[in-house]
Amino acid sequence: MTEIDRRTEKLTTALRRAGVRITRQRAALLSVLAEAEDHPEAVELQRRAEELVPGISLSTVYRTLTELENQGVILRHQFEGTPARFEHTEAHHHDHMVDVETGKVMEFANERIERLQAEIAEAMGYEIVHHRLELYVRKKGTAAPEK
Amino acid sequence: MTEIDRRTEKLTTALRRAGVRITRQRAALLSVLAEAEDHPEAVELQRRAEELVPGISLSTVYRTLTELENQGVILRHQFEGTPARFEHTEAHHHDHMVDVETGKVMEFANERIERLQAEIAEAMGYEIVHHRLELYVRKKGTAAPEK
DNA sequence: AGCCAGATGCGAATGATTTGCACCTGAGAC
DNA sequence: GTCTCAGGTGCAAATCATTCGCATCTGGCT
Repeated sequence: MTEIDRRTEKLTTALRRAGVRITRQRAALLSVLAEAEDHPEAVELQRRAEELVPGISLSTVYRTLTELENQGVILRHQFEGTPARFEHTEAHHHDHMVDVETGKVMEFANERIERLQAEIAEAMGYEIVHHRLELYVRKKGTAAPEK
Repeated sequence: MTEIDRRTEKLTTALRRAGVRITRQRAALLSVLAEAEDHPEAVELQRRAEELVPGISLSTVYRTLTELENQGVILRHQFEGTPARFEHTEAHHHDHMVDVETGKVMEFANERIERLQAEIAEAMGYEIVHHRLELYVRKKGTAAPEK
């Protein structure tokens, strides 16, 4: 049993306890999400899940993703100009940097920025529910494409 | 002549020089945008522009907004779960805080966060093209609504 | 005043995501 | 194990924001 199997199994029981029925398609998506090292979008997740459950529908993928998001198992990211991308909530919190030329998504974390954000909200009488910090970047030295 | 008229007129000549034809509908949108103190979405801008140019179409609103965005006259913000919102590039740079209960959009600026972002990108060999920092917040003391 | 590239309004197309509905299937009860 | 049925699934149709094609207008230079 791999590390990923072990993690998904633990998740599975946790979800079942939370009243989420674990069907073949959900199990498939859970393992696909657990294995994913990138930030796939719904259609790509469907493609990958199809190897485990041929014929899994896109509606089911979306419904499941929404459910898993509500359960706090995954995160949905809406980057500019692309369909939503998903990633499992396994690792620690981080923000994203998107290469505007290639679309490549990178991760980073910065404790000082986090703290500053909290202070700003605090100062205005609010508390942060969640936040979104995305840097749209270009490799240094790459010239901007002309308009 | 009001301050807003003066600003829009200056913009108008600048745009014309940039090869952008100033039609009635564009002039209307420019003044509506100049007056706006909030972050209206396309349909709302159409509604407001309609008082100056009855019958202005939504396609034109969208086309103009895209053009003005390209010209750097306005900014397009895509907050979570709502259509895009627009604001003129008159004031200095700032980020946004969205009250998740009311949808209210507030602005803030923090020089330290800006600098940290630049450093992070720099450290990975990138330069920032633009960024997006949104805090989704709740008024302190307000209980989270139950699911 | 006249020209014409570019702008407009309309409706249809797009793309991502959601939903209605008739048919299935987990998983607790027996 | 098998029965049951609330809840899940696949499919097609609906939604929603936004874009596009096209025939018709119109700024702004001459």
